[in-house]
Amino acid sequence: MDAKQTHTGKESASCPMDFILRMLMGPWTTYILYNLKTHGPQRFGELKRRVAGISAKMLTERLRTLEGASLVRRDYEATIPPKVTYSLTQRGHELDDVLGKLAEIGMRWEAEDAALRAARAAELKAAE
Amino acid sequence: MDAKQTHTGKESASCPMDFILRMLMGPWTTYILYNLKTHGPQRFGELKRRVAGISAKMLTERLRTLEGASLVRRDYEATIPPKVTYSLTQRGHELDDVLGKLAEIGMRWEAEDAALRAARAAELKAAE
DNA sequence: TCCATGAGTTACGAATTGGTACCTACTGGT
DNA sequence: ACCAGTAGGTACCAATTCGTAACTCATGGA
Repeated sequence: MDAKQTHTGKESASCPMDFILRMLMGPWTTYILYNLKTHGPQRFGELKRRVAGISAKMLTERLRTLEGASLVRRDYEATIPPKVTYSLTQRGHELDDVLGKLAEIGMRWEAEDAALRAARAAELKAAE
Repeated sequence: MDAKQTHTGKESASCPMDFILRMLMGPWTTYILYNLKTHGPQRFGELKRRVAGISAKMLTERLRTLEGASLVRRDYEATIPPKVTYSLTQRGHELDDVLGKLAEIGMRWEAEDAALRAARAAELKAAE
């Protein structure tokens, strides 16, 4: 057994959600999935414009990875110029619920934190 | 606006789940949360032994991050030798459902893939 | 006396990552 | 003739990341 394994290795036998998280965790992945979900199937350039700031290289790489994981489908039309349309597969859509829940929790926490900060500020003001 | 921003920047205004995913995505994070969830509150060394392969440095860093995000509580007893016990906070437990769902999906996909491979193999054999 | 334990911290170093800039091929517009 | 757009691919480069090894402090045991 290789004692020296970077975290890239697949020592994940014990945790099935790890695989999915490794997938979702890519830097831009959530933006891409979010956009494909909310704006429907899109072409490369469209997606690139919407996921503001991403480089073509990253977008390509992420899309390839997502495609490899069967979360995204790539439809290539060999017209001139070529049209490449990306869309969520059924598997991609299976994540909708979970991602929705994560978004919900994220927003709730944000709101809670904001409320807490507001309460703190009010307390400070009252103490003066 | 800084055109040059690494992905570490907080350009995440548009995506509330991004924050959580960034949190969960740390290399060992899921193992840690999973262990804290299934084995209950644990001390540093215990956790380190269970999350096989993690270095003390990483574990510390991950735990600090999780603590900062209020997902994990750190109870320090200044005995000699010191006892530090980690446990999930309420927020940490709020992720149980989502993580559970992710694990479920992950396992389902794994099973589906395995079934698909088996079917392919059977087909190949039948074709001979 | 020396070692191990508990819970780390620090320094160093190699590998990965992700951005930038430049390249393709083809066509339509000016 | 030249530029822009489409969908990338490639080379290079700087920064970040993560692992390893060594150190801490205090005590109890062989």
